[in-house]
Amino acid sequence: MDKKSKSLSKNQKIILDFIQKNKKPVKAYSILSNVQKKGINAPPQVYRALDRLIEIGKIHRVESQNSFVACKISNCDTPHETVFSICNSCEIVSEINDPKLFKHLKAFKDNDGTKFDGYNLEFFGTCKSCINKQIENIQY
Amino acid sequence: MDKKSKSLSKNQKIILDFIQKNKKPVKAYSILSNVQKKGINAPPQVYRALDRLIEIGKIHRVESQNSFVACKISNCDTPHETVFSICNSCEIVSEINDPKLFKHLKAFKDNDGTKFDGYNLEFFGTCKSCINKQIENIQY
DNA sequence: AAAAATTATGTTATAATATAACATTATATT
DNA sequence: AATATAATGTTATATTATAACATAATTTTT
Repeated sequence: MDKKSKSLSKNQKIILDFIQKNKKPVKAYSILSNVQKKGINAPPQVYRALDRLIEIGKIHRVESQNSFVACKISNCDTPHETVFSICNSCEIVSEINDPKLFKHLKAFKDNDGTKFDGYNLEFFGTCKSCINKQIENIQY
Repeated sequence: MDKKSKSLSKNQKIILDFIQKNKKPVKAYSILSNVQKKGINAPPQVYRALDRLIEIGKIHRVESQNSFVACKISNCDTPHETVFSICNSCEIVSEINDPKLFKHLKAFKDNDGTKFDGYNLEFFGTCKSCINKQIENIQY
């Protein structure tokens, strides 16, 4: 039985559940304050669960935001090969599922011929919704 | 005159100079302790200079490490389009200069047709030197 | 050159993010 | 049942980053 199919512990379930309920990525201390009523009291309990959930691919860390988001790719088996688009304005994050791009990145070798065992790619821009809001707010 | 050609301020010079002297990325508080003899006393002075140096493309932030590294691409005019390879073992970072990959990433559009104005890509693996060390250390 | 605007500096305090270390309990494996 | 592994609970502390304010230097405009 591999790590993915092992059942989650109590704290891991509570924290995964909270992350999955949120459309936007959540911060560790926001998780903490939201699960305190479930008996999780201190940062290490949160960070441990986060580490484990990342390891098994249930969530990802959004590096540029220090935040955590549920994996949107069903049966994801590549937790360390991630691509996100991030809106500079509302900070919403979408996981990008583009097999062609994945293939291209997976095949990448550097000058030395070093092959990599993972990557994280974050695209930055302004999402449609925020562009529309900007247009609405132009004053004539 | 654009931002790039503006001359740097005193603190910006001191901090850029220190970052450029280091092969590996450096952390903000390591910068601070190393430039205190030059009269830089407090974190905000470091972070302000870092922000500015990033903005003008002289340095980049390595997101997965909370560290800062000098830009290795001469006359870089795309400070928000960065690709790095990072050794999981020694944490050395190399900036990747691969026009074909850049072109591919620059051209990327998501499902909604959103075009992005920047990206950061970090590849993870084990560098040649660390692989060699591992081989040397195998005990028979 | 004087006035105004912008950019950078210096400083103190504090916020936000993350881990070390240790004792204990629960769960899986042999 | 014994052992090993993984998870928990807890306190304290380390690390990373920013807010807020006063001042000084530099650039731009008049």
